[in-house]
Amino acid sequence: MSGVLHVLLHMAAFEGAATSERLAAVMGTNPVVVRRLMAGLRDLGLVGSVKGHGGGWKLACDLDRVTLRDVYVALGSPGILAMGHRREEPTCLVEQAVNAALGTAFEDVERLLLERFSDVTLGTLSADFRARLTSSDLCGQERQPDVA
Amino acid sequence: MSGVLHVLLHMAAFEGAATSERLAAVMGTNPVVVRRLMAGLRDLGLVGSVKGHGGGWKLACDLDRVTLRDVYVALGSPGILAMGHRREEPTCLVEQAVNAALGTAFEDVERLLLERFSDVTLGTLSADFRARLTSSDLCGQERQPDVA
DNA sequence: TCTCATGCAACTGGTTGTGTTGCATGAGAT
DNA sequence: ATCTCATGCAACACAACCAGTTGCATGAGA
Repeated sequence: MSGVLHVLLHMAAFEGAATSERLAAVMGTNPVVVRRLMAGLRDLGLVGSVKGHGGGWKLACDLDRVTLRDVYVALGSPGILAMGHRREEPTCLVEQAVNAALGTAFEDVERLLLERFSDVTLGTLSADFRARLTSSDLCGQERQPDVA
Repeated sequence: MSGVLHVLLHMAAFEGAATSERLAAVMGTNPVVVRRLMAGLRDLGLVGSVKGHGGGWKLACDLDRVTLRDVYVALGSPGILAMGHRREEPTCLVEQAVNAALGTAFEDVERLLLERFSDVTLGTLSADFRARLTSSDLCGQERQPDVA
């Protein structure tokens, strides 16, 4: 999730298409790893890919219309919580009691997180990034090489 | 977490000390795995162990005074969420923006979960289990062998 | 002293995520 | 046409992690 947002925002900062190699350099990882990630995002309609000379990855969505929730759901609504039930439908009555108690708490938590995610768009994050960029400039710090 | 609660409630249902072997049978796992788990709980004061003949594990806490939150904190407040920050203190401004947005959401979620956990004691769960047990009896279903 | 049970260390096996290499494919530039 | 660049895809290497397993030492009671 964090990685996905990172890539998307970097792409937003780029002009034109970004190659896997370039994104890999930004993310501090390998071009193939980037392709694996981006292939999933492409299937979800968030980005598009162009092969050949001058090709690469481009955003295929409106930053202001995509919320973090959309991204999360697009990712297949992966389990939010690090903990889960030991068994999903246990015959053990103890387990059932535990699952019932934890289950309601987990649902509440999931609902809250989705709610928070719905409030933030990629555009919001991008704006926040740009704000940090100018603020960084004002402080006289050198600009990050990966956002040029 | 789920496993810990499971063990503790089963111990509450037992009379006297429970051996690792017995608990392992209940949990469908290995005695050594149980010991590894229980050793942690013992260091936290939740259970006690007695070696030798007739020994085993016994609860060392009052079920009604221990909340799920206590258990969770005793477990070292492990990360609740399956997702985290790509990097904790990134120099990359994009990453900072992402972390800021996700961070506040994560904090809210963590706060809510702890709140929910504070509302439930082990005694609550144990009572729920007993209710399910009698309800199960009324339905004429056979009693679980692992809670006898 | 015999038995039972924890305590502990070491090894195994499966899973997962990451990185890496190699090659095929498609699209533009020359 | 062909050369170059970039994605697409498969396969393998690698470390981390967890669960399971084995073996033996230790302590406590019968």
